[in-house]
Amino acid sequence: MTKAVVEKIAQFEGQEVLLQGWLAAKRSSGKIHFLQVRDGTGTIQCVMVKANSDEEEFAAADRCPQESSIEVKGTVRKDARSPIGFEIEATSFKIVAEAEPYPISPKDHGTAFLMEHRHLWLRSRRQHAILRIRATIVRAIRDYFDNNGFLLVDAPILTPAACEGTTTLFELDYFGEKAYLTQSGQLYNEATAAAFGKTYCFGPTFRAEKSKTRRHLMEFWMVEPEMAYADLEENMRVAEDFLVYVVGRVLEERQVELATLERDLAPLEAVKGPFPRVHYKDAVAKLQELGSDIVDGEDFGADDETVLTKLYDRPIIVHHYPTAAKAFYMKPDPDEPKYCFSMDVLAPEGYGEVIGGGQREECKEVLEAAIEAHKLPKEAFEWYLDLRRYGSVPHSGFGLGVERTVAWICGLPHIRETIPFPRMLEKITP
RNA sequence: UCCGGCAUAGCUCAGUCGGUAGAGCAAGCGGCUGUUAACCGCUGGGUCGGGGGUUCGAGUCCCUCUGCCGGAGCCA
Repeated sequence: MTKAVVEKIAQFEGQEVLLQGWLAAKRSSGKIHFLQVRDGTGTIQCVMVKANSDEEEFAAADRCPQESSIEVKGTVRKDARSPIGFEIEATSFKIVAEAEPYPISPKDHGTAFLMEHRHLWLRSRRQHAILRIRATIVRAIRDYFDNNGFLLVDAPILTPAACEGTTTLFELDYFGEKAYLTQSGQLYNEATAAAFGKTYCFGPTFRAEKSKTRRHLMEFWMVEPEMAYADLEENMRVAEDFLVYVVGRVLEERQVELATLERDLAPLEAVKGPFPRVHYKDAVAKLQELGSDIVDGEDFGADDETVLTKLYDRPIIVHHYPTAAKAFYMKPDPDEPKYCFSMDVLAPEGYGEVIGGGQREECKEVLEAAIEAHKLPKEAFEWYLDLRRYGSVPHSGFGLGVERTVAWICGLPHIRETIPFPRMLEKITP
């Protein structure tokens, strides 16, 4: 018998099919059962009428617990009353494995409880919508770079030293030596960009920061493109073009899921170029005007970022952050070295930083001085300095945090639902 | 690391002034041939987070510990 999938149920109209899945919910009027069957691709109502059913199977369906795995055979019928337009007129019902009492009932649960049952929570409609959108975002990211001359060259996850030396790293034992989980593929990308021109890496990233907010994970996915012969201006242009493309793909392919999440589409439809470019100095002046106590030379506080983004209807690019507040490899602006060729893309609606990047310092002597000023061990960066010794060029790149992007596009209040199994401060299970 | 908040049935919560523990949902049983968070009736379900204290009496007041949630700093 033909196996049907809910996602493509229209193709099976009028056919007798086998549906393999799980019992998501049921209602009954005694002589007629309405079984909501989830097969992973969607949920469809299977209607089982007593008069047309095997007596034992009809009784089995009646007492079948939620989330039992089941196989239903029946005919696919068009029905206007169905939210998906189709239902299955069941002729046979079989329990594959009866479930124990299921902890996640159809309503009323707090996030703490749901997070403890994350492995089961993933079965819910809302989580399906979010993770499908995440999958589309990831595919759009890859398509963008693959189609625009970038080569995927992944950076290592186990690294010998701090890439930037400032933030906390997860340390581990590497056959008697200390090693760390990567917090950025950036430095390696500079090597691959010098080898291949335009490259990107895409993988998990780890930060052992004691951050306990709705915007932080200990383990998150980041895509980092790097371009040889590109300055800050080019970098901002690519970041903008890239983000417009990703949001556009989600709007094109995930209308159903966005509707499930009740996402207001207007702010997403407004994601069109050009994004406003705001010099750090102007941003500070504007914030001070609005009552912030920010001082020129400091990085933005969380409030500042929110206040600033709410002034615009689309993402904005803040550039020329203070050199002192940024990583050692950022190239200072020769006209005003207090500020550097760095840039962040801040998402609207209070979501804030989704992209951070900039133009890298290409001069060996300046870079050596920066490494020294940041009190970093020079030996560890000899290979990195080689990139300046052998054919150094102006180059730029950026990193986009996948989970923050998913949270923003989905309109979620918290980053924890954007990844199947979030790793959060002091919370690593399930 | 710092600052707030919360902890009562499987889940979400109520519990007045300190006076013998409640609801809805879920579960179990019964009813119902078109339900959409179905509905109607019945039943079972509690170490009120742990420990200590005040009191004739503590879910309620005090101390302490634990767990969780939110935020700050830091960052994507």
